Amino acid sequence: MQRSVKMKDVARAAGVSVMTVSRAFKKDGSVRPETRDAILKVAEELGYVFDSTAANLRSQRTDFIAVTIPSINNANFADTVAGLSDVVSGEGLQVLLAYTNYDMEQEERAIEQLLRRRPEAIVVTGGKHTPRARRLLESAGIPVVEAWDLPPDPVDNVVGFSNAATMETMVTHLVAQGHTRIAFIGGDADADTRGADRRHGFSGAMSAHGLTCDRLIEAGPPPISMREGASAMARLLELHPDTEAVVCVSDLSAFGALTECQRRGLRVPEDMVITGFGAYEIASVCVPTLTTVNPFPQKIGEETARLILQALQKPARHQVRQIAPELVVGGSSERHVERVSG
Amino acid sequence: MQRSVKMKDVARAAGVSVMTVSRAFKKDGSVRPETRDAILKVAEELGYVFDSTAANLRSQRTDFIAVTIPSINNANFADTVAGLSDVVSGEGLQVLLAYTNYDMEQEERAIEQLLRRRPEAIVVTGGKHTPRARRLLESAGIPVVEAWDLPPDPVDNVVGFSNAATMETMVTHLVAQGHTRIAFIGGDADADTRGADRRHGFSGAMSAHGLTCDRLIEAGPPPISMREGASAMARLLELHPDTEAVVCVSDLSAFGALTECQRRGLRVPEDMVITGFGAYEIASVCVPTLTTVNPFPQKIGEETARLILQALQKPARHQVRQIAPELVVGGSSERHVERVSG
DNA sequence: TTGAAAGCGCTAACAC
DNA sequence: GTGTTAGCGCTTTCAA
Repeated sequence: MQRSVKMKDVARAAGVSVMTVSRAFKKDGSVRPETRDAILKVAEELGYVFDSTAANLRSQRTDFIAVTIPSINNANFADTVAGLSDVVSGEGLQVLLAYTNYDMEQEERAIEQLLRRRPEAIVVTGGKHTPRARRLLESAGIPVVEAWDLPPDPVDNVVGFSNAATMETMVTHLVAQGHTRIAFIGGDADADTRGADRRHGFSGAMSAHGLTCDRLIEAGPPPISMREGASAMARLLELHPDTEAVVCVSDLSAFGALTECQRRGLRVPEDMVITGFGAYEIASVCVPTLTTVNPFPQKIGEETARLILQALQKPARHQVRQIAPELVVGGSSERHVERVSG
Repeated sequence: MQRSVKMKDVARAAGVSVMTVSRAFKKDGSVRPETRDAILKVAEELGYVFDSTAANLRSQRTDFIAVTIPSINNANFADTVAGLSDVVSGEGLQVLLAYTNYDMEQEERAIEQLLRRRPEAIVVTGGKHTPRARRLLESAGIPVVEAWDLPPDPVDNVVGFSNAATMETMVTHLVAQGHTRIAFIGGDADADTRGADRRHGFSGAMSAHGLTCDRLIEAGPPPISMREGASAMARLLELHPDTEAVVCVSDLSAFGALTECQRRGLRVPEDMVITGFGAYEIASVCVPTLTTVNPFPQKIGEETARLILQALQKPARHQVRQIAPELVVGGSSERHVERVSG
């Protein structure tokens, strides 16, 4: 337990100045290769571990990219973080992650915590924030990206898509199949703003098709789990037994709804059509496969990363990059879809 | 975009010294309440954001807890991180996360990166590391926790359980049901050391019961997805059509295997018994529900957090805290299990 | 309860 | 390619 070996100690042991040691630890430091090798060897022997905290302060660089996501336990957001992380780590940048539990107050606190660490850029999920959070982002003096949404009045940059529009696509798909009695299962209120946008998109699309939109099942505070999807389906069948199709706010609730149908002996899609959102792995594996929307979460992360790397290179503001989601038609809404074999 | 407002600026505007501003930003700083309020108000007006990087260097505290997990996209590890994060955040500590892609070399790099940030403690998943990673951990001079496993020769503290033992429990359960032709689906090689431990535990238990253990399906490099579970099931049915039961390395592969049975019209559990691991949500929702093992991932995280908080209070080493996993019997291995309604 | 001086461990800037 | 000097923005320490 050789604590607190410092650059000075390495320098002394290697017979060079601290500055040369410092350079030896940079990729592009102009040091003679043999000198560098000798220094790194000595450092390793002494058990020296470079101290970023000092470097951070002096160089005014932390190489952190701050990110807030609603939940760490969601494959979609995890994919976005993975995509982002993989791209920025190539440039020596590290993701500093915080989660908000779908709560704007918690988001505000997370943003402040993160900004105190002096990240090079900050990524937030969605476009709705408390006034103070928005102020913090606006005056952060670093690139800001709002992801997973298309806010009407962005703080700075945006990488996302219209959640509402995806539901219009979905309703149109169902109407084309001849369905009219279509329900929606989602979370209540607007804690999950993307979920709320999808609900609004659904309502709007129903109206546009001249259909009544009175089969909205609120399954509780977001995120809606598989289990909540199942009980929402049970409630729907009780309240509106003649429902033909149900649009779920995510694949997880859609899968839950599907299992509830299985338990009741309802055939999907013959007796009930079900759709989800997110293109989670389960959607392409369950029987029948789920009709869903792929928002390309990893691509969102990668594109966010590229935007940030560019913005750090030469400052640019208010860029908007749309990632076009894709309707994935599965067996849960179509009788003649090929079955995906494992 | 009011960049670089410093404590000095706040001090001047508030008519106090920097030190008083510093104290106002600490919880326990001895400052007159009115003075503090005035300072915080001025700070907010100036758009001042506290600079941790300077505080970190001077106080030699970062309030980071470093954590490495194999994958960010795994609900079990996500639960552990959430449990850990929730407990430590109450003490003003923040999780600094890195992932290793089930790769020891990548783990070594992640550990070095993390240690450079001077965390207060470090948590790694599992007990197998490269020699250099082990040396880094041993000489880090901070509490180290190996989680999710019971390494034979721990670096320092341990919070985990025996993966092998859970498989013995599972095999015993299946043998009690009268099954003898039992297969195993898992990843190949030992990249996922916990998965490998489960495979070894399975083999050992089969031998102990006097059963032959020649139905091992290797589904590729870990982690094994639902889809890979499905194709592994297909392969199993081809190679060993008379198999009665299959133990899968995780619920995800188990669910994939279940869907493959469904596609082939095989009834579960009548024609094929399936078990998983992890107690992922899907295990308790799918039809039939999956027999699985709950390792209580969140509890592992919470217990790890408590151990760390204690160790930071008063140094202690080589503590081992076992979290007892629990067999969860579902409909996939028992005909008379109550069906869980959504 | 408040302030002044010193310095955490590195690197920017400049000299050679 | 290498060394010297100064200092990043806070907090420790000591004094009042």
